[in-house]
Order: sequence, then C-alpha cells, then structure tokens
Amino acid sequence: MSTSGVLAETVDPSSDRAVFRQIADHLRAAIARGRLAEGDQLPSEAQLMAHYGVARMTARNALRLLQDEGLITAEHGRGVYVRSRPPVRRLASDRFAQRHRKEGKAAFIAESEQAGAEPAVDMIKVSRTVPPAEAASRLGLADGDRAVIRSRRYLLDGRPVETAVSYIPADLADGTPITDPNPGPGGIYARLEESGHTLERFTEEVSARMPTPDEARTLALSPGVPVFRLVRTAFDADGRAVEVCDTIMAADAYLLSYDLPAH
Amino acid sequence: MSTSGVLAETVDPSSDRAVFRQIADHLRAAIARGRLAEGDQLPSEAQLMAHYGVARMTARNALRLLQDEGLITAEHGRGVYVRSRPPVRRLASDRFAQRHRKEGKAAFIAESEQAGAEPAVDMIKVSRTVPPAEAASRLGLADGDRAVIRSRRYLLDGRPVETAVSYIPADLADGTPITDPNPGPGGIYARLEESGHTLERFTEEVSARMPTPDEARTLALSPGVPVFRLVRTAFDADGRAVEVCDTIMAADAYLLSYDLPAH
DNA sequence: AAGTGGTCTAGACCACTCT
DNA sequence: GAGTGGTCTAGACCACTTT
Repeated sequence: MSTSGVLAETVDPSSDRAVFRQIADHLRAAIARGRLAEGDQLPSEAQLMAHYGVARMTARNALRLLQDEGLITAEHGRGVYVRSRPPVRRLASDRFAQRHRKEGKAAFIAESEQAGAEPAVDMIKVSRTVPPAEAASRLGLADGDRAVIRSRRYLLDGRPVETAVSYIPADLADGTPITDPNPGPGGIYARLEESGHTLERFTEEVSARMPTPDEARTLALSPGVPVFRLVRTAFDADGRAVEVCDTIMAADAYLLSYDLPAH
Repeated sequence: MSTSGVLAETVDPSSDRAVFRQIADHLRAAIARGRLAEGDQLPSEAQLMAHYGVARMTARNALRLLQDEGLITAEHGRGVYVRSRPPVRRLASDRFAQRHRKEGKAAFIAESEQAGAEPAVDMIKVSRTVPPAEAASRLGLADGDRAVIRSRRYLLDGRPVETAVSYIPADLADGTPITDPNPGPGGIYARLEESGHTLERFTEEVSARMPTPDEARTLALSPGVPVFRLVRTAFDADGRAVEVCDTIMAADAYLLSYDLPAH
C-alpha cells in the first residue's frame, strides 16, 4: 500500500539541514496537522529508506529525533506509533485541605475515584533510619536524628504514575500507626493531627528534568517523557516541619494547578 | 594520557544488556560518584572505541543515551562534557503580590536583580487580533473577540530562560499603555489596576514536556532539557479573567515554589 | 515465514575547534 | 594539521510480533 500516502515530499541532500532532520520535519508536520493521528502507525524504517532513498541509520535517526521529542514510541517487532497522550490527572492546590482529610481517605485515593480512575498503591516500604541530608535539613533535624521513611508507588488504572517518599521525624511517628505500612483512614496527615500537630500550611517546590534510568523503569516511562519532582513540606500550627514528601511524577500524567491570592 | 583513568571497567558482549548501555552505565556512574565533575570532559569517541574495542556507532549510542538523560552535552569540534547545571531561579508563589507591583518594576526584573543576575527582555511583539481558542476560552471571550497579544523573551545574564505570551481582552487594553511595547512602571498588571481592575487572585497551571524544535532554538536548550509550560490567569475583584499569560520556561533554570494553606 | 525494530560493524566525508 | 563530534552508507545478526 505504498507508504500510506503520508510521505508526499522528498528531501534535499544538498541542503544545510541534515537529511534525517528533514525527514523528521515531514513526519512532525504530518503529526501536527493530524494526517497522522494519535495511535497511528508511522511508515516503517524500510518504507522510509525506500521512499527517501536513504540508509537505515538515516531513517532511524529521524525517528529517534521524534522519539526524543516525545511524539512517537517505537514498539519492538510491531512498529512505530504516534504517542497517545494519556488522560491527565489535575492536581488542585487545595488537594491537602483539611476537609478532604476528614473524609477518611488519603488524598490520592479520594481524588482518583472522583476522577473516575481506579487508584492503586504498591511497593510500600517503611523504615526508620537517618534520612538523606536534604530531607533532614528541611525537617530541621539534628545530625543523626532518625525519621520514619515511607516510600510507595501510585498507579492509575494499572499504570504507574508517581512514586513518593515521605520523611516524618521519628519522635512524631513513634507510637503511632505512622510506622505501620497501613497508617489508617485519612493517611499519615490524619494521624499527625490526632497527635496534636494540626497542619497549618504546606510548601511545594516543583522542578522538572529527564528521568534517571531507575525512575524510567519504575514509572514505565516512554522515551521523551520528563518527570516532575515535587517536594512538599508540611508545617504544623507551631511552624514545625512535620513531614517532607519527595515525589517523582510522570510529567505526561499530571497537570499541577495552583491558586494564588494577589493581596 | 590513556583515557584519563575514568574507564577502569570492561564490557560483557554476551550480556543481555546492550554494550552501549553498559558503556553508558560506566560513564553515568563515574558522573554520579563525582569522578567526572561538572564541566569535565568525557573520553572522546575515539577513546571509547579503543578502550572498549567497539565500533564508533556503539560509542556514540552510549553518549547519546546520556545526552538524552540531560547529563552531558556534546560540543562540535571540542568534545563531550558533563553538563553544568546553571543556577536556578526560584519563583516564590507570592511573586505577583501587590506589594511587589507597587515598587514600580515588573516581576521578572525585580526578582532577578534581587537574585544578583542581570535581567533582560527581548523579542517584544505586540499585536491585537483574535487569540487562540484556549486563551479565548480562559478569558471568557465570545467568538471573534479580539485581544491584545504581548509576547516577549526573558534572559538572565544573557541566557534565554523563558518566553511568555500575554493575552488581554481588547476592551480592557484599548486606550491604555498596555497596547504599547513598553507598558510603563509596574508592567501591565499596574496598568490594569489603574483602570479599576484590582487583581484578586491568580491561577497557575503547570505542565512539563520536551520542547518543540522551535522552543529549543528560542531558549537555546541543550538536548535532554525539558520545558515547563505555565499558564497563569489573573482575575480581578469582580471575578473576571483579565489576563492569560502562557509561559514556556527552560526547566533547568527554574524551581517553582508554592505556599499552600491547610485550612 | 515475514516484517518489524534493536544492536553492531567498518568504513567514509564533513564541519568545527584548537594549536 | 590534528583532533573532535555530525552525518551518512551498506551491510550483518538478533529479538520480538504477527500471520
């Protein structure tokens, strides 16, 4: 079936622009204009070679470029496809407001069910050791002070979207269910408030970068998908930092929304 | 000088893990452990070929992997270097608070000078046409309503870090300096407040992705550096959306910081 | 079995940077 | 001029998916 009609153009080998970039330009334009829609299969490497009269490396370099831009994904033995953007989880800035907590569900579970997706949590690990320097500093811990460290992975409809590691000063967590794998209804914030540490405010610091190989594996990230790193610190009414949560999120799965007063 | 001593290890061609991935693993570990520090030069492709006994493609693939992870940058004719992380600009969540505006400087200029960097703005363009559907919808404009569109690029110490496009409903901007390339002290927010639209709150929506080729060029992004897209909407005391600002930021230049009440 | 992408080799010529 | 990375060719063998 020819090359599915997507490739009307030819390349100019004498151009300043590298041939593989020109091929990538054609394909990118076809995607942008909708001639190749989400989930559609791109011409195979062999088809690109035949159509443009280039070596395989050149065809592959064109595809790699688009893959690095996050536009396509290659599936071994099947073909190359226009990446379909997964539904985005919108995180409102009031997602840790007390009223949500009082409903007895942890933030992730409550929000996901509301959005009609099936939430899950796995890879739960709880330990009690000296935290990394950055977390210790945010918690205002002295050198050698221990913290309860809770790490887990969140999934939405079976797809991993986020990993999180929480650090709670040991003196706050000891003797509470915070040290258990399942901290009970409302999550650890509910437990902290029960033991007198009413939460007053949070800070969130958001950065973005490409994932480490480890993160790419744990979150099953396609090439060309960055991650958010979101570090949240919770402060109680006395102004003490009572928890630091270090989160890595698949950037193609999230839209972070914040409300800011202008006063 | 041998291969600068960084490459003690050898690869296992019979391993399941591809040779170029093993080479990348070695180099990544050397960077992580500090044996290769920021700005250090990596072994050249020729050195990698000789040391590991591989073809050039294999050495190049290893380097490309690290480049896609944002760890290294290749400089044509010079060599490959460990990427030096530029200083990060921290954006506080009160950066558009009224008190800053009253000092008579636009947010970017005021903040940068405080941080000891030299700010600049270029590529300023102002037009007055029908905005894209997304902006029009956020502004609550009727079909065909016009807006003043102000686009510009921000630089820090000569390095481009951010582009921004603002949309202001034409009926709010007409007859004010908002339609001029230079809107005067305090920026367009000061002008909006002068004409009776006291700003009450903002929303910010943050996403992250790999840049388009166009964005990569305008922001002079290295491969492996994602961008933030931050869409801010400003609301006046009547609850009317008076400005939408669509911002693309080099993700390696920013850390977004938000303060959230827990009420 | 046929078609797909993943890895690897062994060359070539070019453009850029530095000395 | 020597060394660097950028592009390209023309093959090869492999692993995976589908028919």
